[in-house]
Amino acid sequence: MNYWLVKSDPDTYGWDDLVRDKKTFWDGVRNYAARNNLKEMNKGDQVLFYHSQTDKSVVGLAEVVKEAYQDPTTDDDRWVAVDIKAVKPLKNPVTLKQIKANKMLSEMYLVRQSRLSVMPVKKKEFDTILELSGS
DNA sequence: GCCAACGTTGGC
DNA sequence: GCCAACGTTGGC
Repeated sequence: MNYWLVKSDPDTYGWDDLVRDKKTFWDGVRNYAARNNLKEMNKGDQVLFYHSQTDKSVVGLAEVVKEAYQDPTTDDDRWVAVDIKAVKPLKNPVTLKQIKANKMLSEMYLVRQSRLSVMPVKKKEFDTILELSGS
């Protein structure tokens, strides 16, 4: 079991959209580092859903339901998509501020390389975030 | 709205 | 293959 964090601009596609759709395909990644992470995802992996820009918080928990396949939005075979489904919202969103303030989470990619849109999360970090959310 | 960080592109 | 220029992202 692996843990991940995906980032989305809520104005483009946010947690509420995922809940409404039940599941979605995570496409449009055009960055090699993020793409490599997508390829590493396995069915059943847990995914933290983070809102960038306006919210800057982890708002929900999702799960990988289909592993990497050719991104349907392009013919270019360099890019892949995965399917994720909404599991549950976090009781309290965990803000970037909280994450930065937490010693356990200071090594996260989210803090160190803020532009990466798909990143691995350690189990310890994953658990810490859920703890902070009060779930 | 600004700016820093960083990835990508293209000329050499 | 290197590096400058440029575009995009995201935090503030």
